[in-house]
Amino acid sequence: MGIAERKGRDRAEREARIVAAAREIAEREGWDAVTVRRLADEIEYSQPVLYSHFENRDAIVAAVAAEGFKDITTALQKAASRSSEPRNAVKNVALAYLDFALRRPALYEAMFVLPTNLRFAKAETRPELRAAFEALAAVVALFCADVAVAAATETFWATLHGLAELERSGRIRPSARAERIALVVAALAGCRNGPRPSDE
Amino acid sequence: MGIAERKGRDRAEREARIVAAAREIAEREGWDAVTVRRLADEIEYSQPVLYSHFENRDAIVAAVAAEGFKDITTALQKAASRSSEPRNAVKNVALAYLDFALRRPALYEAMFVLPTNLRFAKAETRPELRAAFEALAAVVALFCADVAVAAATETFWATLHGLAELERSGRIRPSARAERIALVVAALAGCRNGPRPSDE
DNA sequence: GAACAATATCTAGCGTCGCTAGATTATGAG
DNA sequence: CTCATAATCTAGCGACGCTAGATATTGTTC
Repeated sequence: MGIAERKGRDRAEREARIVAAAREIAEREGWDAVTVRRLADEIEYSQPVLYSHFENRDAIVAAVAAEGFKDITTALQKAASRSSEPRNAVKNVALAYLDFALRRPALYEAMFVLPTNLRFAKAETRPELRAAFEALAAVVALFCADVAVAAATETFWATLHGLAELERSGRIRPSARAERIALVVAALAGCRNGPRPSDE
Repeated sequence: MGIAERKGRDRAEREARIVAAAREIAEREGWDAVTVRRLADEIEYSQPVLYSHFENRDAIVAAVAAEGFKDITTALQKAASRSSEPRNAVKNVALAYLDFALRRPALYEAMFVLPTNLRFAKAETRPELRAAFEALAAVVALFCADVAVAAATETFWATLHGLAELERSGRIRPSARAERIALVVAALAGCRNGPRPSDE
């Protein structure tokens, strides 16, 4: 009975096309241009079909955001892995984070700004989000005592997020980005409540 | 010719009522509930009147945001002034910032999240925004060399903004707020590239 | 292969939004 | 008192998210 499976595959493929179209339009023209009618046009189906895949428009945005979390996780992991020395790892991760946020503003917006309604409660934290957090925590753990890693990672994350948002909205000087990152690296390096007894 | 002045006063008062209504509705029911029709109802005029005061809905949101910047500036200044010791000043300012963002989420949203279109270019930075920045810079200056104050303030601000946003959207643990702020204070205190040769 | 049940999809439209053109009313000048 | 001007309103356009009910497509059964 491969027939049901083929249907399932077709459905999944169509769903992926919806998400891909949403992402492309958002990155090219902003999220306001991502309307259900437009997406329906793009995939060459009528509007109600979209509602058989997603509960509402916000759920489509959330699906794009989930992709974004996967992307940023790999970007952060790659940045961390190509750095031998801890301070350099922090710097490269920070740079990678800002690069991601500023080069894909619409995607980043979907991840952090837009679907304020679809909140993640603490228990049911989405795995994609958790993975991104862990990628940051891995770098922070190079400097902080295990007991302080969670709060330090949250703070590090908040700083990166804030830098991304304020730079994205033109409220801090793009020219001073390197200087700011240097400050962040220095701050984290100073967090020696119990460092890993390794190099440096 | 006091007649034109009376008209001007009436107009200004009506404009203030629009902004006040927008702020109240937003704080009570969220920005989605702030529609032009609803505001027109609230001030007991028809819709087009609103467009003689503001270019569009976003401009109304921006007016509320401007009020918010004034409010946060005084809140930060007050927090700084009631602290004698520098480290305490930083801590109190950080607490005041987060308190503001989390107790008036809609207002904070208007200031930093919503009107992404109405950007502030670097030159024409709105004075209200500049004043808020200066209030932060005053505290940062207690620790950093003059030459580094700007970047340090931007980074400090970014951290506070990130903490506010991530906590507001339920992505970091509210219970660890004090711990995170302690880390921020420690980091800033470590920024001794050329401290003020004063107390501590 | 024809008839039917189930599923998939579409057409058409509801209510609401931001915004505006053109009609209408109030206002102050001569 | 007349009349131009300014202030305000009524009515409606186009687009939005979303959905009920009609229609077409599909797979099953005899």
